[in-house]
Amino acid sequence: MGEGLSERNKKILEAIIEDYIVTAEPVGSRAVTRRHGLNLSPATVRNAMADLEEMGLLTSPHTSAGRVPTDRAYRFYVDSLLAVGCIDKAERERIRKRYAGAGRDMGAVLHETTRLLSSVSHYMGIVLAPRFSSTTLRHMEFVKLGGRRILAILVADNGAVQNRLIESEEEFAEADLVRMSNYLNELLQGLPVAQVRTRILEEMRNEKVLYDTLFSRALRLSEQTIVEGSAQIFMEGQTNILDQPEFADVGRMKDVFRAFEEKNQLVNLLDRCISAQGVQIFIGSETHLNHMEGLSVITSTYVSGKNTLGVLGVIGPTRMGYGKVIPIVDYTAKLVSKLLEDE
Amino acid sequence: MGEGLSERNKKILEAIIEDYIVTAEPVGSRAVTRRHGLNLSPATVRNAMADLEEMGLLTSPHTSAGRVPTDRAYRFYVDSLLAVGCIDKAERERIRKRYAGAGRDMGAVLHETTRLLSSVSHYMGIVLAPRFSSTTLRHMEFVKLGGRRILAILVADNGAVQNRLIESEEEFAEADLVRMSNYLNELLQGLPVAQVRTRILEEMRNEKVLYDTLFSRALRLSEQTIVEGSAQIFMEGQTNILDQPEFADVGRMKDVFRAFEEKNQLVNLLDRCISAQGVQIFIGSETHLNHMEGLSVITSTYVSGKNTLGVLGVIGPTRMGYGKVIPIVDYTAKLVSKLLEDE
DNA sequence: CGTTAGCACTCACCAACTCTGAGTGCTAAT
DNA sequence: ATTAGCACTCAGAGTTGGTGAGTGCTAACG
Repeated sequence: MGEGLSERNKKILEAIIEDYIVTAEPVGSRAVTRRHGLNLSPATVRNAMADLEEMGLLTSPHTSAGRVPTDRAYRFYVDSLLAVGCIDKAERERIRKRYAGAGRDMGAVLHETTRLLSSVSHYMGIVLAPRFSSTTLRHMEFVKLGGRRILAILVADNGAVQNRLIESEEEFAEADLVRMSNYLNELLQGLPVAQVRTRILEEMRNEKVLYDTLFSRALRLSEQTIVEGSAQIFMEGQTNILDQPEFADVGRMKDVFRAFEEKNQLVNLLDRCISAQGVQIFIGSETHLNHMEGLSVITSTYVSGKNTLGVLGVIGPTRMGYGKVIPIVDYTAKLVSKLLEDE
Repeated sequence: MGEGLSERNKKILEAIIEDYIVTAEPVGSRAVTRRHGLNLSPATVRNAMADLEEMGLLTSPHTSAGRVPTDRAYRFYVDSLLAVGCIDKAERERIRKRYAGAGRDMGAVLHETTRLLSSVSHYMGIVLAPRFSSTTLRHMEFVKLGGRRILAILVADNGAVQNRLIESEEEFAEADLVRMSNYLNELLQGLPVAQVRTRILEEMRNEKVLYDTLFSRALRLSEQTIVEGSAQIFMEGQTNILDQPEFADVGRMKDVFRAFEEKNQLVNLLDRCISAQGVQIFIGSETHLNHMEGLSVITSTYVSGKNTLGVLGVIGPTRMGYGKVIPIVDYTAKLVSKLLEDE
């Protein structure tokens, strides 16, 4: 796409996009000639703009307004035109400092990360916490709450904790629960959580277990414990988006509100990102999400060693300072990875 | 307040408020005579309205519009005029059914509760989860994550779990951690969390402990564990509020957005409710919160046995169907109390 | 042939204006 | 004490005209 563009037309498109990014207003032919070094007359630019419109890269909101970049234009811009800036040193320092009060647990780190992403990018920060199933199991424990209510606690290597309340059919003595915990820890510790369930089923066929009813009960209990919890998502800085001029109208604003209220949607999107490594960009309609017109998402995965833990990123208007935000997201992701890994 | 009101003026005020609640538009003298049974001419009503305005119970947005109730009017209405309806049976059934998939953990119950409050009231549901410190301690455990990183896990009687990552100065063997857990459980189990810290300090002065350095380490570790985590809040149905006509303008809408983004504020408000038993109502400015003009909050505490756990409620426009919402909040609170208690 | 100057045309936006209807406050009659 | 009547106010909707930014087209130019 966009191969049919002459060098000059590319320059013009770039100029228009960058102008629009800062002004948020349709840019006309004269503005292009004025603000940018290309020695062209407005008329020439107009011709070029007509071409670009034909190719689906520009639209005009009405006859006598300037042109506005389409989603496709942004895509082309991001892919071919944009020289992704390096994040400058002062900024980098500023980000690093935010994590100064180190040693806190993962939840706190991630929460701080959203705030950071939001305040540094001036858009909205978003973080998808690691799914429990993407970790390795460190510890498993049953705590008796009273009667037949048992609280099962799972701890992952990275410090993530998942707990689940189980209403068991029979009442267990506390000592039995301890024995069961020990047995299961022996069996399951160090296993990737994703494999725990199959390991349990495997063990259930073990003849030794069949004779010891406590063990088999333990296995049944543990099986109930391992269920995929709903993913946790953090977001911060929604008002940053409302302050963008393109949302200064009731209808658009409601849409944004709705988009953010439906967290499942966002989770889905971020979940899709988890498979690919590194920075990903979704421009406007590319998100395939409702109520997301005019919004773009920039994400990156954060990892621990080889396996990716989760996704973080920034949501902003399509008219976003990609050149600035991309390195921010990238750097933050790398920083978070390091933070969660070598602690 | 409002003692100076004649019986007739009360009726008129009531009519105006109830009219405004359904129409969301300033109500004029004729509307009052038409819709309500009082046999009065518009002129008479006008006189009465002038009186009510003088008393600070009504205002007119401009000369030739009808009157709108003030916060004080709503307050008077709620205190003296409103006959709080009983929640009807079908509704009650509908609510109960939402909890059908029982036996899930507290987080799930509370989350479902916000959704329920939102969808039944058609406003926004809000739930403040129990502070950990308002429970009694059931279990305490240290899990070694690797190196000097230790995950401390606290379990409360009601199934709430709090965990905290600790970077200890020295490395512990797993067996030692188990011994420490056992010792601390012996010491602290069954204590109200609020008293745990003092109990720890007490024990630190115990001569026996001084000799056993493992115990004293355990105490130091446990002391780091007991810190007040930030309160957790659930909310759902924000869009319900945006759909109210009084927020159909960019400025007001941004305000609402801001109000909801500053969760600390809301936590503060709900925290204030926790000391009083039962239903509480904050009308508009009574919340003493920023960006809350035009919004009211109805809350109730939910309890387990004698001690109150948390707060739940509904946020809606000041122009809210109090008569309907109050019993909903009340009933839901009682239901949640029962649900969390006798499981 | 690509580029440019010139020109007629379009159309959102703004401000001023008018008209209408709902609603008020006051006064005088009941 | 209540009400009918009346003059007055004012937001909101609709109308109008002017302005300016911007376009597309055509013809001239290097």
